[in-house]
This record gives sequence, structure tokens and C-alpha cells, in this order.
Amino acid sequence: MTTFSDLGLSQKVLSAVTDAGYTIPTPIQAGAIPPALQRRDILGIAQTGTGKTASFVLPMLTLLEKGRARARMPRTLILEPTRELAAQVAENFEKYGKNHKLNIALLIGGVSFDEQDRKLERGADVLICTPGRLLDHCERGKLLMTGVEILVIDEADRMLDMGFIPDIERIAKLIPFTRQTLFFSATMPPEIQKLADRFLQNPERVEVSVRSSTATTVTQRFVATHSKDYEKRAVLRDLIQKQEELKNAIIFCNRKLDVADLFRSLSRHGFSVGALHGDMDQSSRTKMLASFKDGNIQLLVASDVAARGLDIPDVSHVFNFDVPIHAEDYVHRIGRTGRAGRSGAAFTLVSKRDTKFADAIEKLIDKKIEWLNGDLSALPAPMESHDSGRSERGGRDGKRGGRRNDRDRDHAPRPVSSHKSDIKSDDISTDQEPVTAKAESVRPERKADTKPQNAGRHSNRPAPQPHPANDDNRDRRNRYRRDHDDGPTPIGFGDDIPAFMLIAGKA
DNA sequence: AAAAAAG
Repeated sequence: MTTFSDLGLSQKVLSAVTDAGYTIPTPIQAGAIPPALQRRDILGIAQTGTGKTASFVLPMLTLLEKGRARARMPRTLILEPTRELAAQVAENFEKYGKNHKLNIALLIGGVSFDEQDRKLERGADVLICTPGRLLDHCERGKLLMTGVEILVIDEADRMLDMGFIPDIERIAKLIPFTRQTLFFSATMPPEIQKLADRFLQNPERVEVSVRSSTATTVTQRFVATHSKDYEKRAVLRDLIQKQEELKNAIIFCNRKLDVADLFRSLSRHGFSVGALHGDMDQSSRTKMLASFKDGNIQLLVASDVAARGLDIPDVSHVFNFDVPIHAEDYVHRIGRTGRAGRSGAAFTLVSKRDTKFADAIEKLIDKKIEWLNGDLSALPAPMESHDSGRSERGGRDGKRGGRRNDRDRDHAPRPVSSHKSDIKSDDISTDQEPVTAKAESVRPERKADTKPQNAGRHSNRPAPQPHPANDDNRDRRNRYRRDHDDGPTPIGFGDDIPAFMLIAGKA
């Protein structure tokens, strides 16, 4: 059997790999490292979770042992589609490069230029970048690309999705033709193949299929739901509380606004939850990801920024609050669980309007996904719509009578003092076992416990969205939440809730 | 029906 010591890596690299506890390379590592060390171009077709990052980091470290960096002239350049991914690659360089004295510069957007400038001035061996910030540095004349010996283009298919290809082409033009290029992509659509043909010279093609492993270790289920957000939230909470072995989970939404809404809802319900999407400021993103990795936060509500590439080990569950519009995203999302041979579970909430996308997913993965509790035709009657709930209650007296009825109906609202009243196991599942005990493993008992995570509410929370256009909707949303989510009545109004909050948006 | 990335 092949071990790392058979691949031709330097002693410094090998000892770091051993210290990290690895002896056997993954298929992509075994296939890509030897030709990379011989300065061959690589076309690597592999998803995340296959050990792809180490397959370029380790040979690069070995090759970098010859020579030294000069100011403003990086020797190697790695392009990543997202900031988190770039940061992760940087961590890999720290880990496996601990026996080297290499200067590594992480050039990503959303943070200040100062420290990045200093590192470039000092001379960087390795540049790890998102395309926009790299071009920014180039335009400011801080960077000479003529010394780059190795170019890595990671997640090329995702770069394509995100419209980065023109940027990538501009960057590639700045780098000498004699460079070595390592090119990675999870899929090979024609555009990517064309790109690879242009960028690579006589590449070694290394392909790793990961499909069989996800298919066997991840339990996938569709969960029928009505399409209203408050109903989906109730279904989701119920689903989460019924999981017996939920260590941690990522919950995907299609839109950033929905990430923020669902995050608020879950945290108001006392879940240990964080949020991650691209409109949050960079320090919140970093902190959030770190506390999820550390286990300080159990649930992470995220946009597709977290769908690909992020190295979060041991995610036991993935929940798709929204069915992804592009079936490929489904594969990437559920690829967050069941990694490295572990078992995982992936649940996707599907409403009538999503059937087209759900069908597309089954077609892509060439597999029927079972429904958890019957398909859409077996769905119980929808909850009362919020308008009828409100008119029943009438006027401004929103706290009594009608409100309790609401709770019974949609098992969502509850007084802050009682935790258990809203946990019901009807409707959604055939499992009639009481869920309270399990729920407590998921939900902190005391409100105080949730504070540290959601605390610094300014730092951990999704950044406020300052679009003036949203002001219009804010009142409507507040009222909506109060009526249908669970939320206590808006704080500070007492019984004097302004009348407009109760009538706004009726049209 | 979206998200991501440069400000």
C-alpha cells in the first residue's frame, strides 16, 4: 500500500504530515503529488472532502524549499473562490509548513490592506487569494507576478458559477508562461474543459469519484412541507428535535435574508445557533465559522457560501431549509456531512413549488430520495394563514385568547418562560415518543446559556442590512414574526402597539 | 427563485 513516504515529498513535509497523524494518502493525493513534484501540470477532478487541498499544498511546500522570496515577488499563487476557503488553505500551509520558514500572505477582501501590504513588502513565498483583492493589489502596484513559479486554480467550476473566469484570465496573463499550473475542479463542464485546455500544458489528469462514498454514508430524505416560512420553520424545529444523534448541523437557505430570518427564529427558540452568509462583515464570518468548528455553536444557518469547500469536520446533519435551485448545489451541500467515511444525514424540506427542483436533484444523483413521512400528497392541512389569525384576535389586544389558539394551531408561539409548550410531535412524524429530553440536548435549558453564542449580538449576528428599501417591510415583518413565528410581542410597546403595526401590509 | 466577490 502506498504511504506518504512513497510519494517523493521532502523530509520536512513528511514529518509535518506524520505529526498531523496521517500515513496513507487519499487517492487524489497519491495521484497528484508525484507528478506535481516533477513539475508537471495537474488537472485534478475532485470534490472537497477528498483530501484535495493537501494534494497541492504538500508538493508546493517541497518545491518551495529551493530558493527564497523577494519583496513584492511571490513565488506561488493560489486562487480560491471564497474568503473562507482561502483562509482554510492558509491554515493548511501553516500546519504542514511548520518546519519551513515560509512567508504566507492571505489576500482576501473584507479586511484592511495594511497587513497584507506589509507581508508583500517582506516577500511572500505563497500568496493565497480571492480574485478581486489580488487584482486590487496588482492595480495598486504592490505586486509583481513575474516571479510566480506555481499557479493553483482551485474549485474552477465554482469560479465559473461566480463569474470569476474573466478575473482568472486577467491574472493568468500576468504570470509567466513557464509556470507550473495545478488546476482543480469538482466537475468538468465544457467551459471548464476549454479553460483547462488553455491554461494547462500536457497535464496529468487525476480523477477521483466521490459519489459512491456519499451515496453509502449519507442518509438522504425529503420532508414534505407547506411553503410558508413559518410552517417550514416549525417543520424544521420539529425535525431537529427528533434527531437522536445530532452533533451539529448546517442549515442551508437559498437567500441571505432568509438566513438572517431563520437564524433569529432559531435563536429565539433557544437553539444554539449561528449564521453565515456573504453580507456579514468578515470578522463575524470568521468568528462564526470558528465557533461552529469549536462546537460552541451547534447549528449553523448558512447560504451557499458554506456549501462548498469549507472544511468543517464531523458535521452530523445537513438540513436544506430551501431546495437548492441548481441540483449541483444539492450535491455540494450534502457533501458537508458523511465525510471521511463517517455517517451523516441530509434532510431537504420540499413544498409543492419545489417539486421541479427536487426532481432535478433525483435526476442528477440518479437516485430516488425517500420521503420521511409521506410525500406532498400526504401533507396535513396547512396552518391558519396569518391574516385569519390576526382578525380572530382583533385589534391591539394581541396577547390573550387568540394567541393561545395560535399556539395550539401551529405549535409555534410560546411564552418565553415555558420551553416545552411548543414542542409537539404530531403532524410531522409518526414517532410519538416524547421529545423533550432529546430536545434538551439540542436546546439549552436556560436562556442564559444561549447568551454567549448569540451574545455580542452585534458581532455574531448577520450584519444589519441597511437597504432603505427594506424599511418598508420591516414593520410588516415584525408583526409577521410576532404572529407566526413565536416571538414575544415586540419589546417596548407594552399594550400600546401602534395601530399601524397591526394593519400595515394588509393590502 | 440566488450566492459569491472589490470597494
